[in-house]
Amino acid sequence: MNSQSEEDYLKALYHLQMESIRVTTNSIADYLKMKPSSVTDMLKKLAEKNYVNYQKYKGTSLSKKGKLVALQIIRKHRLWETFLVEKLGFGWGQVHLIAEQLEHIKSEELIEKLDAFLGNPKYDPHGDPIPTEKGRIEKMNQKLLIELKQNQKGIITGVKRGTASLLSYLDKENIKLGDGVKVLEIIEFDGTFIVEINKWKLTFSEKICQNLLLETYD
Amino acid sequence: MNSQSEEDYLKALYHLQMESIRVTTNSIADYLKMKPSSVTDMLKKLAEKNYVNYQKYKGTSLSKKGKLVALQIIRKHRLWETFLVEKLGFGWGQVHLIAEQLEHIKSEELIEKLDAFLGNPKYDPHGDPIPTEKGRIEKMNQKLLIELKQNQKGIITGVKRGTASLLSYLDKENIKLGDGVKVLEIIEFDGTFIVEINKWKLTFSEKICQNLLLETYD
DNA sequence: TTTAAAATTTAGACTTAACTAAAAAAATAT
DNA sequence: ATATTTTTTTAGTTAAGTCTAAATTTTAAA
Repeated sequence: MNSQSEEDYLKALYHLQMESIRVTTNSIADYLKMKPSSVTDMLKKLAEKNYVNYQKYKGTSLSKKGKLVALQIIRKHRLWETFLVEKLGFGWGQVHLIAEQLEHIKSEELIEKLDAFLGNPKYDPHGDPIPTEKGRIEKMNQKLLIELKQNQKGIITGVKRGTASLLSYLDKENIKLGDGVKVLEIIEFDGTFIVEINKWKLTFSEKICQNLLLETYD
Repeated sequence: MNSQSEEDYLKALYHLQMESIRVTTNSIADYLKMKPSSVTDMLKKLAEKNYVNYQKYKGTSLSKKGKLVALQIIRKHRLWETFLVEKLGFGWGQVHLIAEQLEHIKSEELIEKLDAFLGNPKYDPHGDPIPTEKGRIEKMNQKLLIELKQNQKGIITGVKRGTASLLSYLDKENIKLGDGVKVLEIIEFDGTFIVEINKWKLTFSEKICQNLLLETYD
């Protein structure tokens, strides 16, 4: 059985992994509002339990086992949020803090019965997909960068077929798969995108934007 | 804000107080499956916070403030049990462990909305009364000892009007208001009750039994 | 009423999960 | 390429809540 704290870390890891493949100690600390030293301690513990792949100074990623646990907690969180909004009449903005507590209640049967009671919903009140008990979750949208609007974000997942040269360009610019992208500005005149990647401001031509694949997550 | 552990102790105190006014350290330890030394520590802490009246070696009782908190937790417990049985279709025997977790969720609004959703029930699935948010709870049955059957229990709350001499008899026998009584045997022939009070076996005549008031609690 | 037994408390230790401060490693800038 | 800054880890501390073992107080028995 995992502690509440362990569960919070696994969930945080999952969410941070949506945004970039290598999750840093500091980003976890930020996310959970804790000190990096505390995070290091817990990562060691989670690595010990085979929930994460952790190497000193090299960042962390969820193992298969850890990802399953994270998804089960997210499942619980989203089912409870659905309950709070649909059945109890909460506004969707009020439910997060309560669901954050409810997600740690331990009982498989409870969550399956709750799921049935709610009519096996596929999405929570915020429109996020609810994972299955096996940890299957609907894939987020695959989009081309050109489809994004200002301020939207995504994660680079690849390039269109036949554009391997784009890959090497990205490599030269030190951009890796898994990096997060945010659209800062779109120049009307020529379709150029100004984006932020790893805190860098970059300019992408329309042609690049037509070939760069992203996973969007909101 | 109270910790889960503090809440567990207050609830235990409340339940034990149903059975006898002075609650001993060991009985709490038994009830919560902890060691008496741990209980002593927590009682000091709860006394510090004015939730209990505690004096070394002399036993403990809930303060007004502590009783209110206990009743609010019991309210939550019983509302969640009602939800689990009525809405999710659990059997009434399965719900206790889950409700034990749910009762610690912190949100006043949640519990009031849950109450409304359930139609403001007065009793939980076991037939126990659900306290109000202000901590009002339906009084348990007031009965005469003579109404009890073998093995039933109660707490002495007083004597019928005009029988002050019974009170002094009880005093002589070292029986106090608040003491628990269990009916061990009823002699058919003359209506004599053999009861246990404070681990003593006592014999009460029919006349005594007709005048001794008890609070029953099951 | 003294002694033995039971109940309770104290003292000290352990675990979990946080923290601070300092050291070490990695990344960045000159 | 070296120095500086940032990130991460280590070492040691703290608080809550538990435990064991020993000491103390109360209760019961002889």
